[in-house]
Amino acid sequence: MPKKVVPETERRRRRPTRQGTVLSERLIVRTALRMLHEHGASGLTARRLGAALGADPSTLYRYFAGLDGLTRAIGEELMGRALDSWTPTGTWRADLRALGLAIHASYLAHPHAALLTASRVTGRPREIAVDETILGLLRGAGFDDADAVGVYHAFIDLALAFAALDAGALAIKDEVREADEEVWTSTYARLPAETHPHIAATAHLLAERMNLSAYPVVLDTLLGQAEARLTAAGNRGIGGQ
Amino acid sequence: MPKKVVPETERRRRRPTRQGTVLSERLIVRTALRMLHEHGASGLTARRLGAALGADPSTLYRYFAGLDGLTRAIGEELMGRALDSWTPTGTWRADLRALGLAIHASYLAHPHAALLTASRVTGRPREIAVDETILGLLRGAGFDDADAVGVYHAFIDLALAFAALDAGALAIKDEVREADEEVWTSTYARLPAETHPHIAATAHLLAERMNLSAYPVVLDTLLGQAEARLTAAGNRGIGGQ
DNA sequence: TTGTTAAGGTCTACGGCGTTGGCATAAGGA
DNA sequence: TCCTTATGCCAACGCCGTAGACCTTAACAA
Repeated sequence: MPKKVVPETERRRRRPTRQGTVLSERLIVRTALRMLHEHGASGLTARRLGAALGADPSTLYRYFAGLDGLTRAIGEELMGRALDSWTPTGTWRADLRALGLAIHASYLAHPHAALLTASRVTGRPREIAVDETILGLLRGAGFDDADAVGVYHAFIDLALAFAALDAGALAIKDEVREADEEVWTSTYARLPAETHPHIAATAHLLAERMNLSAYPVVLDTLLGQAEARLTAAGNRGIGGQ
Repeated sequence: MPKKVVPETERRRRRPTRQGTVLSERLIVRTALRMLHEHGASGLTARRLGAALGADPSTLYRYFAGLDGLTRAIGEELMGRALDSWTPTGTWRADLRALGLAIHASYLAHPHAALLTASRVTGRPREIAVDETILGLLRGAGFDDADAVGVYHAFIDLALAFAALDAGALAIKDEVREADEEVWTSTYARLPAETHPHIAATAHLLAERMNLSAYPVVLDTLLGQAEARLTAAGNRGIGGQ
């Protein structure tokens, strides 16, 4: 095994591979993302990634401590892209909404990558930047620390949870070619009304709706409750107790 | 390859394996669950499962069309257990809350299994039974079909999304031995206040809270909004438009 | 300009994986 | 009792992740 993984910042010698490519953490992560996107989760292997980069598979271990390390880097990249695509306006609720949707969208742009990474806490810089941003918005809006942390927790977990869930649906759609999606119009629509009256009665509505994400609705619900809590606290503060 | 997978219901000959075990879909699924629980996701392989059952790995393909089929059966089992552990009381909101928590808990009891299955729609009987139950509760409560389907969608996806997310945290905890959890008390707590003032100010609260699930809070938020919508619709109906 | 050093490539190999096709055998109906 | 065939086992294929030894050349000092 390569003796040690050298952090990207301390890398000095950039020897090109036999086939001429000059490697970097960034290039590897982006290539991996492309492979995930084009060929699905099973399309990303050390050997294939090596081939796509024009490098020997074992070279990857100079950059990451195993494929798990690569996975974390991919998650970091997705979170970073979400933050980059977001611009604050100064209204906390709108900003949080936009940021939530940005995270959700960033992950859904790479469903297979999202599935691999959505439940990991990496503690890497850009992920921390997102957390700091969210807490800043909440504390800036007037939430006290305990409430801010409460809303933050629900907010970030909700975004990641739905990212993972919806990514799962998308990823499967890619692979099983919409066979799963059809379950709603085939299996469910054909259930007899005697045994499943409620599904039978609502089958047409189900088929329409189940292929959309419930995330925006639930997110709005959460933010609405947070806002109500904030104004209630404000009134209590003004009115005394 | 074994020519065909015989459905459990049509299975007639129960030939014991060389080592004496009599196989069944149920036994295989439960053994797989146990292995997942005890040895993690990477501990479940066809070979090992075969060994645990006292059977040749290839025998599994007589029962499931590949490991993916086994995965779906596992998901079905988790959903079924949730439904079994739940008893309705007649109050729709309390019942939905209990059912949501039951699903969440059932999945979290087997985090590795949950991760494998939470984003799959199997269309198998017990999963359908859960859907029918939820829709029945909502329509029984007085929601019109469109609203019922809307709440149903948010409800089931929320349960599965948080099951997947929280299971991910638990599963990782098992493997990385709480290294990830420590991130909150080490990495985050040590961030300097100049660069990350908000994290620094709330670090102690974060460490406390991030290791609990946000699911109950978000679930209550969702159900509260649904109830408000229901009473609003009721008033409109009584008052005329 | 040249020599030294070690970062960062390559090569080879190991054990384990999912899955398959062929084959053996005994369960259960006739 | 015999026959059929469901259901088990065996052997093998082509992948996989990744460890360790080895080679080559970029970067730097003299």
